[in-house]
Amino acid sequence: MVSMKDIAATCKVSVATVSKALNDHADISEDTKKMVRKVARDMGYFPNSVARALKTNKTYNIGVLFVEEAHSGLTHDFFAHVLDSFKRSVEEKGYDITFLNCNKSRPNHMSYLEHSRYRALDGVVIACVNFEDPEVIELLASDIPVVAIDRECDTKTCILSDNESGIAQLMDYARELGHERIAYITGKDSAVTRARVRCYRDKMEEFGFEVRDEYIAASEYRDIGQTAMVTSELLSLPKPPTCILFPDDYASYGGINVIRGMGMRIPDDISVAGYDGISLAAQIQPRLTTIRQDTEEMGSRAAKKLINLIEGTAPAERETIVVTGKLVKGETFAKNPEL
Amino acid sequence: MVSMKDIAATCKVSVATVSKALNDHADISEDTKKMVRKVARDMGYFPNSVARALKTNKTYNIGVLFVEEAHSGLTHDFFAHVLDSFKRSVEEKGYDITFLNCNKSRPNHMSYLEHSRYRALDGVVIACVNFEDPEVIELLASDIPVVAIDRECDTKTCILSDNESGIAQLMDYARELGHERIAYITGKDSAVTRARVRCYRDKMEEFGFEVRDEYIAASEYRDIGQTAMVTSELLSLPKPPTCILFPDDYASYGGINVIRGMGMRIPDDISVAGYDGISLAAQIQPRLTTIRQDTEEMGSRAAKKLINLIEGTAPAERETIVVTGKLVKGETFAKNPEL
DNA sequence: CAGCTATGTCCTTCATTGATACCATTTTGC
DNA sequence: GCAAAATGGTATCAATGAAGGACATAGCTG
Repeated sequence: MVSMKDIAATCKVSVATVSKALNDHADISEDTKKMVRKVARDMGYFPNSVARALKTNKTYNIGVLFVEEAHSGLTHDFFAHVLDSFKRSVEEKGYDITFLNCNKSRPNHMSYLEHSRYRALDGVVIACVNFEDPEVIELLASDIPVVAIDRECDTKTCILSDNESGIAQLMDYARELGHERIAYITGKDSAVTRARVRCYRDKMEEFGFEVRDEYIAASEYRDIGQTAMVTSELLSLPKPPTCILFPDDYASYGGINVIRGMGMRIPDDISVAGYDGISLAAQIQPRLTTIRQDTEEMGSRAAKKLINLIEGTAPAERETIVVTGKLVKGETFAKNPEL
Repeated sequence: MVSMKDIAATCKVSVATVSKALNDHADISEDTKKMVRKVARDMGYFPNSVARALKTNKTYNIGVLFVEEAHSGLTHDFFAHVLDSFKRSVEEKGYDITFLNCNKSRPNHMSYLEHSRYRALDGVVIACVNFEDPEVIELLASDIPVVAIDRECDTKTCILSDNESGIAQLMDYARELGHERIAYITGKDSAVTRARVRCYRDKMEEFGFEVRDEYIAASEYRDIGQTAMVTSELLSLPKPPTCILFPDDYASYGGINVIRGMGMRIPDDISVAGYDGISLAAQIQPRLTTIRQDTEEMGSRAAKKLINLIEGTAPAERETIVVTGKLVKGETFAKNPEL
């Protein structure tokens, strides 16, 4: 590895001069800068991020907290797309991303905060974790720049998808098609879930439709089996719904399987919608009606905001950024057959 | 941040002693070690990875090269699962993973190798990249420990899924069900593709079935549209196949859509199989017959091997590790209807 | 106009970052 | 008193930043 020392020797100047020349300080002559830069290039020099970080306490490294329980991290289509977009955005600014270790069983376990300090991360992006985890709370309470994705959070900036608008779009669409008995299957209880349910209720009331508690059924996100069970309960009600909104695209297939298993046709006999807009759902027939979340936008907004916080280029106010999703009219929604 | 200096001050010993105590050197008394460790714990000390790395030239950081063109990185279900498993394995040994920047358009662009050195990565895992890329070649030729996933490679250790056995299992299964006119749709030309085609041909010959060139059709991996086109060409042959093997699960849905669009039933009129075993394919009906790649095993083998190379605990011979996939008998394969 | 200070440019020296390695030194036990 | 055990001092890793020095030019005074 060629270091500044080598460049200094070749140029017959001091190491400090090389440092200043490469960092474009004002007190180095243009001639020297040119020479140093040329030699650096010729020798294939690249700075040593480790040494620089030690001195400047800036690593140009951002931590990513994507916990993987039950397929809800990297292998979660929605978050994978958000992360992908996030990654591209921060890379443009010269940052790399490192996963925060989440192996809590190791003997010498570090908390997320300790781990962030251990690696001297400049900032952390949080997504897809349990926000009641004491370690997450500790991280949120720290002075490390943090941006949270898809979770409401009082203390730090968060990027939310617009659940109200998503559910509202689906509800409006359902009403247009004449549905009144609309069921909503929820994911696990969380701020997101509550926001969606609230919106569902508001819309039902706005439309003057009866809000029946048995039409609001609790399942789990991305749990095909659980959602299948809940769906079959819904269908065996005396007055089954004519339209079911599922917690997400994955889960909806649990419901779809059950519906078909009972000999009902989609969308002729019953309409269904997912949520998220995963790529496969747009391709498999019947194409799923869903809300496509703008993962690209969420990732890049998160990146921009986090870098702002890190570099202090903007006042570091916490902020709630809401990204709106778009209704995808697939082939699983049709007119209420009872009309 | 509490550093060794602080511990040293509290314990009234030198920094050197603290360092040795924490690293369990033999020349420190048990009493001192105990005291130092206790104080370190009480003060909430964690080592500064940056400083340690500067001195020891070991970062406990592994680079990951997952290029994202055309949804073939993080958002690629197969690789996401492999990476997830890889990540869990290396974390157990105290390593973190960092993505190698792949933004080639930046003004101050570093090659993968330069970037690896810049971050002083201990090793790199490569997957899902174009192996003809000069930067990849440069990295493979370097002295940095590298493990490649899913690509044959002469110079470095690679983890391959057993394409021969995968195709063979599908072919055997097809023959059991009485199929003779078996078509194989390939992905883009690559070592993997060629291995699969070779195996397809070998099996056809072994069975004494006629190998027709028009039954070997070229598409792209994960390209639903392209695969749909190729499938419709296959189906319009004078003697269409009774069984089609698709390049991967995603792509197979392109074919499935076309088949259904022509009014044919799966598997009654035609049998189809995917490849990879993505989670959704096991859930959507009809459940896809496919080869489930052992992503867990591939990730953990890659991790183990890379750490071996890094830590030199085993002779650092390059090695080709083959991980066998498993036939998943879904609902898209049935007896040849012509029998 | 010599000689002295003032100013500014450009560069070097030295200390520093946190941890570790090596060698030197002190303590302990016999 | 001497070996063995325990501890301390210092250089080092690659880079940065503060402080300062060398040199040239400019301005001022006697």
